[in-house]
Amino acid sequence: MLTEERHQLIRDRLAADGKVLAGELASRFGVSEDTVRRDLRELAKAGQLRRVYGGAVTSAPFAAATLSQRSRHAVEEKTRLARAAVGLLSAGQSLFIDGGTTNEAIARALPRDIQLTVATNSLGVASALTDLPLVELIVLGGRYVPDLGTCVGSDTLAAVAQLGADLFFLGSCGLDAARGVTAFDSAEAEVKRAMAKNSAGIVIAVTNDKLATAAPYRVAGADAIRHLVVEKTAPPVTLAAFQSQGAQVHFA
Amino acid sequence: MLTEERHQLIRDRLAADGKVLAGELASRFGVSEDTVRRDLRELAKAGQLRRVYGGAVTSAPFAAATLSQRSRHAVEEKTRLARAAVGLLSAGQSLFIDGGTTNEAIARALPRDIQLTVATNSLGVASALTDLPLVELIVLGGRYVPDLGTCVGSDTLAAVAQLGADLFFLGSCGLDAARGVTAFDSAEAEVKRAMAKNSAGIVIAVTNDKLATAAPYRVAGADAIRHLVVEKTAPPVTLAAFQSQGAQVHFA
DNA sequence: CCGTTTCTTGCATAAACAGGCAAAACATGC
DNA sequence: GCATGTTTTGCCTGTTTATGCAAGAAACGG
Repeated sequence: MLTEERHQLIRDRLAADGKVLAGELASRFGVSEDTVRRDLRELAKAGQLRRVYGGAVTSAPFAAATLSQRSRHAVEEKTRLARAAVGLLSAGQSLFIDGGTTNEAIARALPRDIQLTVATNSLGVASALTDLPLVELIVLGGRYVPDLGTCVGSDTLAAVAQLGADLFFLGSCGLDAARGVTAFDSAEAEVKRAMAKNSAGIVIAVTNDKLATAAPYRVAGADAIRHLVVEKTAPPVTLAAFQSQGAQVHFA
Repeated sequence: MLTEERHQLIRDRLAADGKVLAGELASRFGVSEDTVRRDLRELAKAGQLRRVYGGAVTSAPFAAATLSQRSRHAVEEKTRLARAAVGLLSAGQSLFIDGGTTNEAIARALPRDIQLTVATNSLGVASALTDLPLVELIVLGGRYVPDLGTCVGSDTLAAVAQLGADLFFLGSCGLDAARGVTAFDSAEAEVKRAMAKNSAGIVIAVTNDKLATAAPYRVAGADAIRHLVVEKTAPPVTLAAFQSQGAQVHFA
């Protein structure tokens, strides 16, 4: 049994069950618990899972936290990212903006005098845009998921399908040069895919803690990213991997 | 059973029920009550719940700051109306709620422990409902009209057409026994008509200043009103006209 | 007021953990 | 083939963590 083989099986099992037990994996793989622990440590270091006493759980840095707690996290960083992301816009453009606290920060950072057409499935983004006089706002309805703060489901997909946008501000849950953009939720990923399909370019603004992490559901490949907005302290190695796939990197 | 797993289950249960009991959790998890108490203590320290004697409850619901500046007008009256209107509900019902400050007040007045399915095209109503754990929220998307705070247009109509409700909380612009319910905007009236068509009963809560007034666009006849919630000071003559057409009148 | 329940604290135990070490497997260069 | 270096793995050692139990404190309900 190869080390890499075990790693893959651990990832699979984690995606399926949401958790793994060190002892159980050891007997299943026929190796010592020490080896399994080493595996788990490495995968945790790569951000592919979260290590807990007795095993590991899915690497949802914030999946456990509620929306209100998430928005408190790294407020200044997200505001800086938001200002940089807004700089990518020009008047008259049409945008998709999906959920996530970073995207809400972007919505709040928009200047009052810019003319845009924005379609969003995030109530937070929508609320932030209601005050802007020159923004034509299209709300993408559907089943509302409190944990995400967004609408998902077939209604949302149908609404997205009728629209097109110049840019898609993708609220990324996980971002990895090899695995691309990934999401924690199947329905959420579906909506993101639909938005990506109907937009000319994808913009992703992320804090460092989301770089080089991945979630179960794939949204798009890294080569689909046109603009990547990151913190100044983002590891250059990681960024280079995205740049080589065509992404323009912007520092906040 | 991992510690983290228990924590997640506690969070889930808290989101669903709003409270948890230490003893119940202990037997459910198959651990001692001490362990559960330790779990609760940790989660409380992380701000994810509020510890109370015997168990825990959801942490202080954060204030929903929304776009209700104009709703300063007659706040007390609308809150009273809202409380009376909420009394008409029973668990398990499905509702349409459209826009207007009175309907937002009704949404805010809903108790945390009621199970409902609510479809709304008002961002204010939707925001107020996002915190309620037992409410399944369906957002009716479409073109957002800042002046109304609601979504209208063909997308909205299409979404409404796919749904049905027991009650429709109609935010009325004008209400007159002879001319029925009327609205100021054509697109708005269209959505209201669609909601009225797909619901079993219409509920209207109005302040006195809207009684016996009318706007250009007709939504429904006065005979379509099942429940009319009004202030105690509403003129009896006007109310009698509605009652004679089948409306039940409720005083706030 | 008192009895009951619930809570905290301290302690003991067993499990899980990280780090060091050496043997085995593997690759590399001569 | 042989020597050398690297990687992987299991085992050992001391440390940390989770848990249950017991005893005292605090909160609740009459």
